[in-house]
Amino acid sequence: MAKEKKLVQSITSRDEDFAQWYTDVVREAKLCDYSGVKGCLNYLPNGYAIWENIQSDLDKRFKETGVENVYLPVLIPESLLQKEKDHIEGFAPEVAWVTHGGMEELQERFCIRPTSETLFCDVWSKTVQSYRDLPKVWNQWCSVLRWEKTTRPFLRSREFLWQEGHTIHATYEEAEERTKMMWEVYKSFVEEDLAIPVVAGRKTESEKFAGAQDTYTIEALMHDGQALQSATSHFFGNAFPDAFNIKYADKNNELHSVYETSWGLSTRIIGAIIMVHGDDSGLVLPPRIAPVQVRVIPIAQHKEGVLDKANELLDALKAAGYRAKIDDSEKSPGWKFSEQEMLGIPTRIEIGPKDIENGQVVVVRRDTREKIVVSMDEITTKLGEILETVQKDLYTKAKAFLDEHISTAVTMDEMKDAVQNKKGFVKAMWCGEEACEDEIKAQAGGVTSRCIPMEEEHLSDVCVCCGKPAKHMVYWGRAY
RNA sequence: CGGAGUGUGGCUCAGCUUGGUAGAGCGCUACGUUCGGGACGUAGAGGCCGCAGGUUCGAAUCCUGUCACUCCGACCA
Repeated sequence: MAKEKKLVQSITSRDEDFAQWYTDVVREAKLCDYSGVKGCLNYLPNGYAIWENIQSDLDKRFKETGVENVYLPVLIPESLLQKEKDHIEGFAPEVAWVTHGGMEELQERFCIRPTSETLFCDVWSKTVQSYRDLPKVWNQWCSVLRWEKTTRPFLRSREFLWQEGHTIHATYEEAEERTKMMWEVYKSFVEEDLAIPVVAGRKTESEKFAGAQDTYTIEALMHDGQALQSATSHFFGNAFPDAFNIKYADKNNELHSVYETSWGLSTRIIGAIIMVHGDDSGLVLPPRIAPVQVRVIPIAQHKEGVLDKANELLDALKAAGYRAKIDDSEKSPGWKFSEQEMLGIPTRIEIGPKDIENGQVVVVRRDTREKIVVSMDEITTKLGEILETVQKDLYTKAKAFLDEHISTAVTMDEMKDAVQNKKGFVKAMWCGEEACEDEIKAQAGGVTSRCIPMEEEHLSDVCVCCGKPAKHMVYWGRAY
C-alpha cells in the first residue's frame, strides 16, 4: 500500500509522536484549550457539544433504568469526608481544601468534592427510615476536583466533568444487580453510541475504588496500545452506609443496613474517542454523538445559483432531522475539506455547478474518504444510511484492532515479550497476590492489571509470576 | 515530588551566545483576482518580550528570585 498522502501539515502523524498527535488534534479540532490554572481546561464549543451529546444519550439510558437526577454541593466538610476510613485514605493526597470564607479562616475546612459518596450518604442518613424509602437511585451531572500532578487534556485533568450515580438498596442482591446493570449500560453506550469496543471485568483488590467491595470496569484500547479505563461501577456492600448510620426498618420493624453502589463516566471518554477513532487528518467522530453530522461545502460558490442550492440542501437536511451545517466562507474548497476532517465531522456533502446540472451531490465519508454520488432527490434518506454505515464501520474497525492486540502469556518471559513487542492487552494467569501484581508491573515494563473478565479462560494452572496455583485470568496493560 | 525543556502580536517561532530603534511566517481587516484537496496580489491593524528585583549610560538579551505551561518519571481508582 502506498503511504496515504498527508493532507494536513499542522497535525503530527500518529506514528511519529502519538502524544504530540493527540495534543495537535485537541487543538486543531478546537475541543478545549488551556486555562490559567494547571489541569483546568477551557471546554470550547466543539468539545463541550460532544459532552452535551454524551450527556443526553447516557442520561436517557439511565432514566430508562429508573435513575433520578439530583444536585449536591461542591463543598464537603472535612468531618464528613473522614467518616469512611478507606475512602479518605484513598483520596487524601488529591483533595483541594477551602480554608477561608472571605477574609475569615473557617472553623472547619471544606474540601472541593473529588467524588460525592459522603454527601449522598449524608442526605440518606437523614431521610431514609423505612423499607418504603428504598431504593434510592440517584445521579448527578457535575464537575469534580482532584489535585493531579500530571495533567493532560481530557485524559487527566484536575477539574473534570462527569456524572456520578449513587444508589442504596435494601438487599445485597439488589445492589449487586444495580452495580452490574450500570456497568452494562456503560458498555452498551460506549460500544453502540461511541463505537468503542471494550474489555469488561472486575478490578483486582489493589485497583479497586477507595472503599469499594467490588469495582467493575470497562477498558478501551487506544491506537497506541495503551488502555483507558472508560467507566466504572462500584459495589460498596454496607461499609459506607454503616459509617453514616443509614438504617431502615423492615415490615417487622427490624433495623437493617443498606447496600450501596456508585458509578461514573467522565469527560475522559472524549480522550478515548480521539485516540480510538482519530487519524492523521484529525478527529473522527462517531455519527451518533457528533455535534455536526454533515457539513455542506459549496464548490465554486460565487457562481450563479450554487449558494442557493447549497442552502436549500442544508434546509432539507435539517428538516429531515440531521445535525447539519454549511461552510459558505470565502475559503477555498480544499481548505474547507481539511477543516471538516480535522473537526471530525462524519460526512460532508460537496455541491458544485456540475452536481447541480446533474441533479446530484457528492457525499464524502470522513473515516474512509470514500466519495458517494447521490441523487438530490434521495439525499435525505441516503445520508442516514451512510451515517449508520460509518457508525457501524468505526466500531468494526476498532473491534478488529482490539482483537488483534490481545495476546497471551503463560510465562514471565512471554509476558515481557508481549509487553515490549506487541502493543495492547496481555492475558495471563494470576495467583491473586498483590505482590505478584507489583512484580509484574516492575518486570514487564509498567503494565498494571486492567481487569478480571466475567468469563475467564484457563491459560495454565499457575500464576505467570510466582508459579503458585492461579486464581484468575487477568487482562494486563499499560494504561493512561 | 524528581529530571528536562519552554514563556516574545491571536498562533508557531526567530532574535539572547557577543546588551544599543521589536522581527518573520501563519492568522486577522479592506479591496481585487481565484474556487472539485489547505489559492494569490496589494494595502493595513496588532507586542508594558510571563512577573518581580538586580547589574548597566542602556536589558527581550546578563544575574537572582518567582509563576505558569509542556514532556519524561514517581504518584494517581
